[in-house]
Amino acid sequence: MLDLLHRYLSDHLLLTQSEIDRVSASVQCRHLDKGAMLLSFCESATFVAFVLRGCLRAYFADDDGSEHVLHFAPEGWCLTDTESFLTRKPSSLAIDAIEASDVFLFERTALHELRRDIPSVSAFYNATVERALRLLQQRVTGSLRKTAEQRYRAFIELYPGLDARIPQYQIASYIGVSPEFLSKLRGRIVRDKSRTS
Amino acid sequence: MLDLLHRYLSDHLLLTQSEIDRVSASVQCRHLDKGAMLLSFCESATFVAFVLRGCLRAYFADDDGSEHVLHFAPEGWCLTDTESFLTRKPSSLAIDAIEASDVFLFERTALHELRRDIPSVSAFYNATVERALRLLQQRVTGSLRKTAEQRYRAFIELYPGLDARIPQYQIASYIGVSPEFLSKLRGRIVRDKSRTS
DNA sequence: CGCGACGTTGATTTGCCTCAACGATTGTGG
DNA sequence: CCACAATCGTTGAGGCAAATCAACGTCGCG
Repeated sequence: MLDLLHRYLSDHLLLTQSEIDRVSASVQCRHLDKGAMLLSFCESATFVAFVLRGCLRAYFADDDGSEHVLHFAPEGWCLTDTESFLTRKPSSLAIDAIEASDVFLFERTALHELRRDIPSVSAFYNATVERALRLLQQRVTGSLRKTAEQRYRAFIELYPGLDARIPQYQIASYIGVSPEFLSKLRGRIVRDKSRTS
Repeated sequence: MLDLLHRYLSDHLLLTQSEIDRVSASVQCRHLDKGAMLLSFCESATFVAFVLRGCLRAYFADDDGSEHVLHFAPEGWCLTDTESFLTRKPSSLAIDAIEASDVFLFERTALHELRRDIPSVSAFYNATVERALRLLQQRVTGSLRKTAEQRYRAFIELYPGLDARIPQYQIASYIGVSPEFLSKLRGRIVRDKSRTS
């Protein structure tokens, strides 16, 4: 599994061999079965997870027990409860594996040292934080101005191919509609497409 | 106006006198008339604004021209287009003054040096970034699980007293309902309260 | 096979929007 | 000082988007 990390690091982060070794040494590899929990509510998120294979989801629970998906993280994405990770407070999110997944965990202290010592890790970290911010802002603006159909299309664009991999009710939860309504929406989209073609 | 900054800095940031002087020297004071623009669409946000008096708003425009409020910033709050500030890309948000306001502008380079040299400025900056993240996340979770009434109550709690200061349609835009509906909502809330008391 | 998880479909209800009309308040020029 | 417009909030009628509830179809799997 480590060779996958090596390949990823040299392809995407332009690291030297010694830097790759350094990163490899301070990372935890972890396999998650489908449905396995990575972070439970009220734990402290001491790590950032990098997804090599599979797909994670971060979600929160309602007062009445229903769950809402905040983020998906398929291969190549990073995921954590940002607030808990930054402030060390107990997490308001939970993270689990939608598919069987392989992930790398960067613990806070190890990541801190890597960022201090390796500029391209620092740049990667900053880019990741910025992306998290941008995504959150886009979700807010999307929910303020977009219809359910537009939000569904935005989801498709953000996570290409993911709609075919994960249960539809997870997507419904992500875009903020009921599973039944998403089903009707998709029916309408397909029907419209076949009519115009 | 600078003495207000001095008072604020010594009260909230626990700076020494020399540090206060250092901060004061690298800040821009600016008065904004009611309705004045601080940042227009597609500019680059080169600063973080700190609000001493009055109230700013950050908003974005829809395809059809309608505006949606993303943030308010009354006294004591910081505001910028975070993404544009971090990435130097053109802003997707605009910022203007809802009330006549006094603000301090921290330019990117000056702020960077202050953070590097003064630990408590750095801590303040980090706390501000974390708050921005937390607020965005709360807006997403709020829009996924809350009714319009719950979002209105959350607004009241987040910005105490602000509802009496700014036009009601701005609040409606912030919580994502039409002005008419917010009016009916408030009517209902008052009626319910008087019935139970 | 039968069971559970998931998706679909239809009937009904509800939350919120749109449109339109009407006060209340404020500011402004004659 | 008053007439007037402009701005903002309120109220009601009607409509649409999406939720809820219930029933049923389908698939994978023990």
